[in-house]
Amino acid sequence: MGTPYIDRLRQAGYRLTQARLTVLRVLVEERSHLTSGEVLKRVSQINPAVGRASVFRTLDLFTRLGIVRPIFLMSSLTPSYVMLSNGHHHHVVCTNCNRYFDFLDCGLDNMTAELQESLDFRITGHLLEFYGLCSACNS
Amino acid sequence: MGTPYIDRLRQAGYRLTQARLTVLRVLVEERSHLTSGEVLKRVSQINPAVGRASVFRTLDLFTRLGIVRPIFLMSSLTPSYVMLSNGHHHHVVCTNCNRYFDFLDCGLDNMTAELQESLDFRITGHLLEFYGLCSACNS
DNA sequence: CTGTATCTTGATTCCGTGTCTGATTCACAA
DNA sequence: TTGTGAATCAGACACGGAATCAAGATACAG
Repeated sequence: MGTPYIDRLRQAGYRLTQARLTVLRVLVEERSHLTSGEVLKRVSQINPAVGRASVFRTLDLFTRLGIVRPIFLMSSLTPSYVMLSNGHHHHVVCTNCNRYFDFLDCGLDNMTAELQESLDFRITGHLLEFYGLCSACNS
Repeated sequence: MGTPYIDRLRQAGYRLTQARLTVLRVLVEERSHLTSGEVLKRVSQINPAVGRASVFRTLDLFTRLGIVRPIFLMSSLTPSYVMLSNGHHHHVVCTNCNRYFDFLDCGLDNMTAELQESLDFRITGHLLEFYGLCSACNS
């Protein structure tokens, strides 16, 4: 199930606490985009002993470890989180109805390599969002 | 100066109010990434009569019109805003020291066309952020 | 230039997200 | 099993941003 992520945590020297395991379980079970509020709600349904602060800390930790990524859906509101199942996640967002459509292939490997070279960066990830009007809103 | 944007506003049927013109002036004058707080401060220096709420409303409006875009610099904190001077703006962010480096060429035109086709979207823009460690933080 | 309809504003209040504190508990190594 | 530092919980707080609504500014016809 979430085993590879558990290994990932352990390997990085982090303890396997109830809070972390519960957050991980929620993220794995719900496949879609989850706001921090939704994660919070699900976690405290499953395990009410887990505190608010721990959920935020855990989401930050997972972000640093590259397990999830915050995404923004063109709004200034709270971010959502998605699992990085295969290292990539991108989407197209309708700026009118806020529906979104995911896609996987982004073809940015070349650009990643170029940037690493030219800027002397060690690039660990990226976020790609397209904005526009979906077919329903474009009539 | 900001004339094309002013035309843009008028064309979309919005009135040219002090609040909007002041926010626009701030965004045009300061070229860098501005948080909403920084915009707020500059605006009230220039024109103290402009209220908080109007600045937020105006930033939202400009976002909808594609004049600015909110960016996130990999943090769950408040977004920054950048002008879309030529329709593109991308950057590489260091996840350790939070410094960023802009670049313009993103080579996403092909992908934009493909997505418009396959999803029947009218795509108006995109956001591309790379995350990693800069040379100073990677030692 | 002036009047009028209405869009937009500013002030205030309110809400939700995320942070901080310090005492306590827990995971894991030995 | 036990010691110990990492991680936690609870709860109050800080702050960004949204909602409300009367008052004011703007565009435009006449």
